[in-house]
Formats: sequence, structure tokens, C-alpha cells
Amino acid sequence: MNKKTTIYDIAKVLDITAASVSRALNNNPKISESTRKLVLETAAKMNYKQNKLALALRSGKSYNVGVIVPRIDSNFFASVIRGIEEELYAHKYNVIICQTHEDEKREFENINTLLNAQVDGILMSVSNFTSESDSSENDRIIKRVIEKNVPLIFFDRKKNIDGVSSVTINDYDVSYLATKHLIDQGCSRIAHFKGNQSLEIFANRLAGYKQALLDNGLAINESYVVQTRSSVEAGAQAVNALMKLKNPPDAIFSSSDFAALGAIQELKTEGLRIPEDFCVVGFGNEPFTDFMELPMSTVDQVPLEMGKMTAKVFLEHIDNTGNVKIEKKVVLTSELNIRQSSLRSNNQPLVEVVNNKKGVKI
Amino acid sequence: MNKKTTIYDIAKVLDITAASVSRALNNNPKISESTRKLVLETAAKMNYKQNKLALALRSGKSYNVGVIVPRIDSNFFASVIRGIEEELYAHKYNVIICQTHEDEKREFENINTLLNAQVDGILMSVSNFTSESDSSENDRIIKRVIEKNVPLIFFDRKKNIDGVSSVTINDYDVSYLATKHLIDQGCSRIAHFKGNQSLEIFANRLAGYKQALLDNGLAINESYVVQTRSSVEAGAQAVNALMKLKNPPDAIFSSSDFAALGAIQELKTEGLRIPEDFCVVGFGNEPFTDFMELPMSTVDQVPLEMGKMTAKVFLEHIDNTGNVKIEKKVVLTSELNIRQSSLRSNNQPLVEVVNNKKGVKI
DNA sequence: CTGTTAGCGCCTTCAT
DNA sequence: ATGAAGGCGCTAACAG
Repeated sequence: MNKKTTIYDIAKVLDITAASVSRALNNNPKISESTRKLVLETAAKMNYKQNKLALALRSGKSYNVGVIVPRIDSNFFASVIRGIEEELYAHKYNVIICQTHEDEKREFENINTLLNAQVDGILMSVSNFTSESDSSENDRIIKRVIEKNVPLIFFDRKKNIDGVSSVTINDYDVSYLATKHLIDQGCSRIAHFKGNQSLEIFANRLAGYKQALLDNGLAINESYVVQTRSSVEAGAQAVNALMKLKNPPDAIFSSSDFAALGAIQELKTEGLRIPEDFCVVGFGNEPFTDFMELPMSTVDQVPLEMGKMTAKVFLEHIDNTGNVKIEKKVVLTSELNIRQSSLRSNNQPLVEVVNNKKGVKI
Repeated sequence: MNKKTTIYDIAKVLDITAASVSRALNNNPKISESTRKLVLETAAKMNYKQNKLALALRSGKSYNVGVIVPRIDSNFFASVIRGIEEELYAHKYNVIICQTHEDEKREFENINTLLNAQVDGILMSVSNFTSESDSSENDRIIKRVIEKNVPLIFFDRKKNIDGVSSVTINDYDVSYLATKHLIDQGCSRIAHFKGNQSLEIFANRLAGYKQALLDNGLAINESYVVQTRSSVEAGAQAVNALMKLKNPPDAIFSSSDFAALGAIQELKTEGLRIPEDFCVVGFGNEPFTDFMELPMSTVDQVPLEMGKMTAKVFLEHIDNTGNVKIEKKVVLTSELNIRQSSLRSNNQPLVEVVNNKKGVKI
């Protein structure tokens, strides 16, 4: 009753051998119809369930895929995971989720845990450490993953490592577009909340921002570029410092919705009017951005698509039985959703206003 | 290089037996200091990682815990999972996540998958099917889980099954309070979006709502009670039907933030002013509720606490080596956050206004 | 068609 | 303190 039934239990009851039971259960042609039926029936009767652990040990395939994200309770990552899970579900893979809390040590531990758990692949979004220096240890373990031939796919926050596939969005282009949009609104002192520059996506966002300034005759003011974590508090703090400059900015292009929200909240307490006095564009299209008192312009990172694509790339790696190394760099097209936080009524936007309902995940 | 190193590989190198390697690795006292050191060193050198699969097969403990939720991309469930993961992390458990999409069949399949994966426990929130009839099959498999002695803990959306522990909030009390609050605002025709009544939490919310009406001299109008799914569309549809009644309601207490949002959006397009003409209280404290153009009153279900508590209860079950059956029913205290969608300025609220910043998970 | 054997990687008696 | 052996549950190769 308590103990789980194995194929041996079934074999004993039917007075056959476990191998035959296994064959019957796995639609192996080398078995008679009669015994197959018998086995199937008694298996059902005895409530038999295949032990995937034993199967995994034998085959070397656990049918578990590890997903490492900084946090799960952000709409972006939750949606990516949802996409991953949905795509993998059809292929009988389970998803094991690990959070790093943007902590380097946790990231390291998570990778180890997943390797120990014999996952068939690791899909990860790298953590945004504040310090950019001592990530050498994590780089080392990532290389180990590759050496072990465990498929590793980065999504969104990728590292640029040879032989590793990734799925990202067109960060540079959309950042260029967002900055251009702010310029079109009449902003000329545009600040940028940047992320960890060792992560390509944040470097690309910064680059797109800078190029847009240059292309439109605006000088790059390095004191307008502040590194912030993806949190409300960090955003509030950062904008606070910016507004104390002799020549404070009149707009922010933030690489995080959370930081942008913090900035907006802080600016309001300082009595600034948005978008009249100050424009803000965020990044991520978190649901709250569309329902805020003042809906926030932001970049939709198409997380569901990203998740599904990441899963697909993983499956390609798995199916790649040949000796050909595949390295796929997928770049998805994101969408700039312009809302009130950066839309001045007296200025006709040059960029088309996107009425984003479809992008909102609720 | 490619192949994973096992204890046999280490044994071969050191010209000892695998048993000794195992002993050394597991701090077994029956081994000399010298060989232990030697093993540890070469293990590190050879980049040995314990195969948890083999361990799990042997010990019968996978150190994986299955979590079944309707969806992951809702702040509530994501936060609960975060709580679960954080608590379990310290105890070396991994979390396998499954989504049901509120689909009965998926729920059934998920349970099976998790059992096959030999999880050490299942933490689940039952799906809110529209039909309440044919859930017999799922009830059957749930009983199977119990028979197999796999700890099963319900959180939030529980079923009332003997011997199964659960973690919920005080749904009845907070629903009573929310309805009372609407009455205090001058609403007298209060509608209710109810969920699947076979789930206790939704039954409790309905019961609390009804009792509050009765206690305040208001009749229960069954046409004001509508069953809705937890989606924006369902809420819009439901309120639409309600407003076509001869005597339409002047308030809604919704058991879902999403449905409440849909209702508000729909009411606005119909030209109704909120809260002047119509008051709304939701349930869930999704982040968007606080940042909406019109912040929505809602119930905070303390998801992080709920997740941690669920994990703790699971651990208690695991640690319960004795033969005593434990059945724990934890009821957490939730918070009613009153915001503008139900606060009429000309009415002094009898319920204290909660300025909810802390409850917001972003 | 069915039975026998072996092994996935690990740990744990039982000997020595 | 160490070695030998067996088994967790399953399947694939080899016999018959």
C-alpha cells in the first residue's frame, strides 16, 4: 500500500520477468499482444508509476531543465519562465527553478546544484552584480558547464561566451529608438540608468542611448549616466543624486522599470511634473507600468516569446546528435510602448504611439 | 573531459575502492585521515560532482519538491513560489514548477509527472475550474498521493481532505471586512465575483460577504453573485451582465484582482465614475492595483509568508519520522488595503485606511 | 517472443 | 581502516 510498485512487483504477479514488463510498458514490438495487455492491465490495477529517477540514472537523461533567474517575482522573468515551461511541457521536460537574488554566490551555488541534479540543460539569465570585478569564479564554473556538454542557453542577460547560444532582444536598436523619442519630445539633457556593463544587454542599451544622442547633436554627459540596480529604491536614490547636479537632466531612459518607477516617485515628491518637466522611459513593460496613475513608457521585452524561443534553442541542442557544435544567437524584436510618462501633448511624436494592450501580461 | 567523473574514477586513480571514496566524501568516521585528504584533493582536482540521481534512487529521496500552481506569471503565485524556494533553499531542496492554466487535465498530468519524478512532496494550489462537476478523477489521484505517503500541502486554494495540511489566509474574515467597508461607503447593492465554490477559499469569501450583508440589514440578492474566472475578460463580461439588471449593483467585491480590473475598465467605458458611482474591492494585491490610474482597494494575501509557511509545513512532514500523522491547518492573517476605488471622500471610512507600501511586491 | 545479465552511480552492510 | 557485494528501478544487449 505504502511502498511503490515496481516492474518486479508486476512481473511477480504475472509470473514473468521484469524485462517483459518493461517491454510491454514501452511499446517494444518484441512482445506478444496477450502479455502486453495483461501487463498493462495489472500495471493499472497495481497503480504502477514509472520511476523516472531510475530511468534517468540509466539513460543519463533526467528530463529536468534548470532555469536560473535573478528573481521569479518580477513579471518579466515569470513570463519568460512561463514561456519556457509551456514549450518544454510538450516535450516532457520539467523545469527546476533557481533564484540568485542578483547574488554572485547564489548563482554559483545554483549552477552546482543543477549540475548535481543532472539536469539536461541550463537556461539562465545572468545576475546583475553591483561589482563587476570578481566574477571570475562564476566564469570558471560556466566554462565547466560547457565542458560537461550540458547545453547552456542564455536569455536576456547573456554573457558573450564562445559556443554558448543565447536569446535576447534588440537592445541597442530599441534603446536608440527610446532615446530618439525623448529627444523628439524636446528633452535635451537625457540621463540613463545603466546596468552592469559586463552584461551585453546593458552595454547595448547604453551604446544605443549614446549613439542616439550623438546622431542628434547632443553631447554625451557622463555624469548623466548612472549605474543602478533594478529596484525602486535604487532608482529613487539615483535620480536624487542626478537632480543635485548643477545642470540636472530633464529626462531619463532607464534600463529598468523598477528603477524608473522609483525615479518617478521621487521626482513627484520633489514637485516635478511629468511629462511636462521631466520625461521617463523605462524598460521591461512590467504590468504596473500600464496601470500607473501616469502610465509609463517602456520597452516590451516580449518575455513569453523569449521563453519559448529559449526552450526551442535548448531542444535544438538536445536533438543535435551529430558532432556539429551549434551556437545560435537569436535576437527578438522588442517594442517601444510610448505612454504618458514621456508624451508631451504639445509635441507631435515622431514615433508612432503604440497602444499596448497585447503586451501587457496580467 | 566530456564524461562525468564518478567515485570509481577517483578510486581507480588512487588505487582504492569506491566504497572508501564514498566514505571519505561523506565524512564517514571509518576512514583514515590520510586517505580522506587524498580523496578530497583528487576529487576536487578531477572536478567530481555527486550524482544526486543515483543518490536519490538509492535513498528514495530526490530532494525535489513539486509545486503546482494555476499560473506562474501572476504576482501572487510568483511570490508564493519565491517564498517556498527561499525557505526550501536552506534545506537543499529544489523546486520543480508546474502550471495548470486552470485546466483540470493539466492538473492531473502534473501530479502524475511529479509522482513519476519521485518528488519528496507536492505543494499545490488547486485550479479554479469553471465546471465543478467532474473533478472526481483529480480527487482520486490526490488520494493516491496521500496513499503513497508523499506529503501534500495545499496553499491558498485548498481542498478539504482528511489528513492533508494546508496554509491559507482568513478569507472569511477579510471578506466580511471588505464587504462591511463597502457598506460603510454607502453602497447598498453590493455584487460579488465568486470563484469555484468547491474551493474553500472562494466559499469562505462568499460566506463572509453574505454574512456582512445580513449583519448590516441588507438582503442577499443572488443575481448579484456571479461566478467568474480570474481574468480581466471574465470581469468585464460579468460586470456587463450585472449592469443590465433592472436594479444594477453599486459596488463589487471581487475575489480576483484581475476580474476587478476588468470590471473597472468596463465600467469606465460605460461612463461610470469610480468611486462616486461605483465602488470596487479586489482580492490579491497584485502590484498593478497600487499603481493604477485609480488605485484599487484589495486584499493582500501575504504571499511571501504563505510560501515560507507552506515550505515549513512540508519540512515538518518530512521530519516527522514517527508514525503520528500530522495535519496542520495554518491560517495567516491577510490585510485589507483600502485605496481610491472604494474610498469616497465625503464618507469617513470606519475602517482604517492602510497606506500600503510594504505589501507591494515589485 | 521471453528470460538472463549487466550496469547507470551511489551507499551500506558484512567481512577482513 | 578497507574491500567485496548487493541493490535502489529500469532498460538494452544477448541468448535462447
